[in-house]
Amino acid sequence: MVTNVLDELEWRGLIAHSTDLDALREAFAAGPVKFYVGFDPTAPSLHMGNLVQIVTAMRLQRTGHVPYLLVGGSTGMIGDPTERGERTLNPVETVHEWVARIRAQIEPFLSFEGDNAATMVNNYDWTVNLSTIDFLRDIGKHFPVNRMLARDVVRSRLEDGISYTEFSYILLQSLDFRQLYLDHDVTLQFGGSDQWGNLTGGVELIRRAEGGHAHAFATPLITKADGTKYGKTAGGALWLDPEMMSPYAFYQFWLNVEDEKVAELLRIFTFKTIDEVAELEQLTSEKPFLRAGQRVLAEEVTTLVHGHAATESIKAASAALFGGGDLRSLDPDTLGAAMTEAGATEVARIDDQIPGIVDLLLTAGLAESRGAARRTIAEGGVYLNNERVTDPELTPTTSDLLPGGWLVLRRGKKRFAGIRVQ
RNA sequence: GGCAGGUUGUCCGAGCGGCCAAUGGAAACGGACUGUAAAUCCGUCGCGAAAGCUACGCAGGUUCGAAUCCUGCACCUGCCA
Repeated sequence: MVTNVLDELEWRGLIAHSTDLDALREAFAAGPVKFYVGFDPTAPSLHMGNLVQIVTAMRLQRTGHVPYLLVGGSTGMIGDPTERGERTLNPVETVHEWVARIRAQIEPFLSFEGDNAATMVNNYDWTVNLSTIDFLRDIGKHFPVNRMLARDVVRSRLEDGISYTEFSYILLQSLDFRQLYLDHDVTLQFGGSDQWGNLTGGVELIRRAEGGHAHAFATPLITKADGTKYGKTAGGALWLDPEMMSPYAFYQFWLNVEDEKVAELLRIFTFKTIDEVAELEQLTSEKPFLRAGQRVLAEEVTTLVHGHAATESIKAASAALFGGGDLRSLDPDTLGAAMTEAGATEVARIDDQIPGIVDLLLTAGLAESRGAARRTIAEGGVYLNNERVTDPELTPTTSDLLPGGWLVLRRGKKRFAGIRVQ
């Protein structure tokens, strides 16, 4: 490795904030750096925002540095303050369950073997027996409340209220960094830009309490082209868990990314080189209709998260559904596989009759209520086997069935669902 | 503990006895244009085929009639102790 990994991180736009970059560059050049990144179990699955951290950890590990992956069994019980307001504490059993799930989710991304094997740690281990007195003497003493109050998140919460619990969160995360520094010589922590205060809290604690020198950087918040957050569309966050978001939906998300964001997302989420990204960027601006950047992005990120085989069947399914060809000409296997990817539901005939279109939309999950289904039909947004439905009383007949007994429902331009009639 | 103010649909936010399923904005959804993009324009946006039903923190009450008035409770904010 001729170039410093920090140069790559900078090129990829992964450094939104940082402590002394020159010092960090020297540290990287001097030899393997032990670094840590933490994930709090605030949900049963990680999401797109966490993926930034995972991929960044992979980049560092691939250049010889040593990852410590922390799943926050104790921080997850406290809750990082958010601008939206006080969190509801999750039951202890729930937190434990989520810790296990998230650990398992992270493991496949990193290597736990070799010279720079990754290590999984849980801050529950060193906080469970920590006494309040020790905590206040050893940790609390190093945190000036006036500085804590000045933090953006805290300031935004002073009006509406913030509990002492959430206010104290930064101490716990800083304590983690100190612990890993003491136990394992970990000298770098990174995280999302919303974590910046917590990151520097740890750096400062190490300096004040231990006289040590540590580094931190924050990755940028990923936003849509208009500056709003990703993940608020269609069903919430972009989950990595296939149970919570189907790999097909995951792939479709990346495929539909705005042109303006393709290059940025390729740099952040893929391992494409500077030349490859430049080429895709140019292709996107010259022949945007090819969606070349989006295709590579969707393929690579989906493969990373869900594997090669899943990605291949999703691509085949997408081609079948969006290819514009006649659905009847597809062979039953291809169609069946495509419908399974997009979301399939079985339905039984009643008195030898297939249920009406409104009921089918409802059972397929393409409409929230019968009224909404009717409304969407009236708006011209419902298609059966790629033909627009105009009559809400329409009842498909046997002659509408595609090979394999399928009915292909579509709502809007891109939401497909398969109905298999028994 | 006292006083004052607040709690409205996914979110923000009007309404302050009937004309309120509730103004407006955002989000979301559908259509047109295009490229499964963005922007723009148009439309929709509690449940129900309809009658009607359920909704304005919770529980009661006044009234022919309440989101709007009264009582109690819960929670939030501010001021005082």
